[in-house]
Amino acid sequence: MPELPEVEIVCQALKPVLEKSSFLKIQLNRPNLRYPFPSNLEQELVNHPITIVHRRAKYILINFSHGLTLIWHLGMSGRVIIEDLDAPSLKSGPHDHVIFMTSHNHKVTYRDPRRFGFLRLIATHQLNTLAPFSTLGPDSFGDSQLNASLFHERLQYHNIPIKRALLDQKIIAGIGNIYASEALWQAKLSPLRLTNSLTLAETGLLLKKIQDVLERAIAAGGSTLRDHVHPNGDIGYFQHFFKVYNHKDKICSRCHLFPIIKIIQGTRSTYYCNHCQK
DNA sequence: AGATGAGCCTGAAGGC
DNA sequence: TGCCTTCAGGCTCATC
Repeated sequence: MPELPEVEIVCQALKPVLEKSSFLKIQLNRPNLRYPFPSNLEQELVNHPITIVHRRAKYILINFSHGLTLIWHLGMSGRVIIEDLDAPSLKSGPHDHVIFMTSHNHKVTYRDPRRFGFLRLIATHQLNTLAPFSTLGPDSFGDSQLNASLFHERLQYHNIPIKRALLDQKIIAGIGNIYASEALWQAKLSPLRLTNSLTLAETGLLLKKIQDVLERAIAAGGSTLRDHVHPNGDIGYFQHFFKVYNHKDKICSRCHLFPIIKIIQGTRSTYYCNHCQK
């Protein structure tokens, strides 16, 4: 499922397709995903120009000219497929839950087998008052306000293992389970280190590695494990650059001495090298 | 405040 | 081949 890089890629693909366009039809093939679909979704959105498509953490936000924002989360297995209506249509699947038809002749399909994703509608000016946006931390990628000292300050409020802190969207937003492990390996920090033990220098390095790994993942088209595929059908290939994720028992590619170990932190798998991550 | 577990779902992979 | 169990990229809620 999509982490920030995969959501960013979907967002970049949706941008040229949706901005300055509008929905002509919204077909809902079931009443709900994780939550019930907003009532009157089609009536509220059809024929209203879309102004901006952007991303906040792992949420896709679609702003409309009449002051509404569609919040779109892809959950664990969500996938977006963009097709030109003039081109032959791909075969539809049993998990194609929402289909948007646009005024610029595109068909946008939202496919989500596990149905952990959701759509929500809100007045744009109220976005930051609604959970989780009201409590979301600074975006781990693309937030110019986020620097080492701010990140360090936020971590000092807690006394929890750094890996868990990276997944806490209230502390820093957008990091998922894969890239948390990868960034900690890059920064040579143990996932077990407590947040308030990190120095400013270590925090700065970690932030740099987080942003670096996210940037490289976006450039590589994201990571395709099971579900993530570009809206145009391409797969991402950043999984080939993983250093620790899914590398249990493989020798660490940095120290060449010890195998990557897997532990469970807060029900989530963590991978790291016990030798070079301190 | 922090830790833990359950729950929302399907499907792929591995063990027998 | 087939059945069973485990695990998965997210997030929220309840409980201790």
